[in-house]
Amino acid sequence: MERGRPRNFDPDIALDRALQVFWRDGFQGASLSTLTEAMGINKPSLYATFGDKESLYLSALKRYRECESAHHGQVLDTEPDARRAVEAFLHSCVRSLTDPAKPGGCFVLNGTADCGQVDTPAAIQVALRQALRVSETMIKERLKRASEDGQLPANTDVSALAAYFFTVLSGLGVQAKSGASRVKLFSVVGAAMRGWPEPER
Amino acid sequence: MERGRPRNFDPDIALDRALQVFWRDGFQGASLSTLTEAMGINKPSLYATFGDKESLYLSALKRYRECESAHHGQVLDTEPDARRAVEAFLHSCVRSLTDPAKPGGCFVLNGTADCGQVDTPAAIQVALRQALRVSETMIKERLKRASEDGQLPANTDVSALAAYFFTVLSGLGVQAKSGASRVKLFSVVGAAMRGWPEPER
DNA sequence: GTAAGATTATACTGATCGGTACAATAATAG
DNA sequence: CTATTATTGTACCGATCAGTATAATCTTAC
Repeated sequence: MERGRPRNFDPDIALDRALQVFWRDGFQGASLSTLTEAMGINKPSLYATFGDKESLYLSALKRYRECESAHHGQVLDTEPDARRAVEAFLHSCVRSLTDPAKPGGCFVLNGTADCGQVDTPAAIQVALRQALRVSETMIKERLKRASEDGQLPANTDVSALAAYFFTVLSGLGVQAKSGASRVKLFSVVGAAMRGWPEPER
Repeated sequence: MERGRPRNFDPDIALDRALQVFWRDGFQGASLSTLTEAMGINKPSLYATFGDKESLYLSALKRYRECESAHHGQVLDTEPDARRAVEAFLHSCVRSLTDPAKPGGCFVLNGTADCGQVDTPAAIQVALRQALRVSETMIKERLKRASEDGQLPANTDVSALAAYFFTVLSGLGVQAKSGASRVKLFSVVGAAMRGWPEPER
């Protein structure tokens, strides 16, 4: 066992609680008192374990990407048929976006809208944009693979197509945040999939 | 002329300045000192003319809808061909969303993402949701007209189609806020229009 | 046992928040 | 001119913000 008084909380659980708060309230909107209450710890414990508010947010973002984003990415990569993969990916995202057990919407997208705000630290803005870029790239890589597999017309612009699906995904996040139902968003995914390039006819 | 000392600022201009600040910083992120500095007035003048921060925000939202939203709506309603109308509408929105002279993104969408935050007054959340709903309804009404004009396949679900285009629009707003270029968003609009229902073939 | 090390809880810091009291100022009304 | 009315600038209010100093507490090392 370690020297000194042992901490009487689990840092992983505390970080998950902090993630929930940031997800719901944003960086600016989440106050230290709200955070410490949700995490069940005091401010000195928070600062000793996670650093300041900015680095706690960055840790929460990392956790979000490892848990939420990674799961959807797996769906995207596993399904062999690219069209079905993208559709399943969007469905997976919609399920998460509208999960009543979660704060609503997407942590990264919610944060991005918050981002222009005066006092948001530059490191957070950079991390959020990078997270968006990574997600879009994930879709693009999947489409590129589909193109190499002959699952897309030869002249398909995979970057543009990825940008399209990622924009739809962003819109789904906003709609979810504003209270749209899961059924409605599923229907939107169905409409969006009609943007999938048809073979020459 | 009126009794008493005349005010030495134009309320309309001051409101426009406040709109810019709220658009950029959100309700929570816009501080009274930032607002008064941008508006060129003092706090007592602000409170005497516009009421408190909440009612100032609601006035700014109203102004936004009258200026920005109304313009795009006109584009949507004017063009007789429904498909071209929707495309022109989205292009008009993209031009606004990526206008370097504007704060970036959409006032309403930026605000919506901010909205779950703890201290956002209920009246603001209601007004933002209503603004979203009105925009979606605007699209739906246009599609309904198109359906009655025989410009859409008979079995088209105009509500679902409107939800789709509105979701795309929401996504465009997020992408613009995160710095996507106008060219890229135009390309996304092109891809999104492929979701327009084709006649039976 | 006692000393050392790490975490705890509490109380505090200076700054900023939204909002307001108050007195000086600038106009009209008589 | 004086009185009235409304806006102005300044200084202030209590509350809350992010972050920290301090001391009590709990553990291991010896």
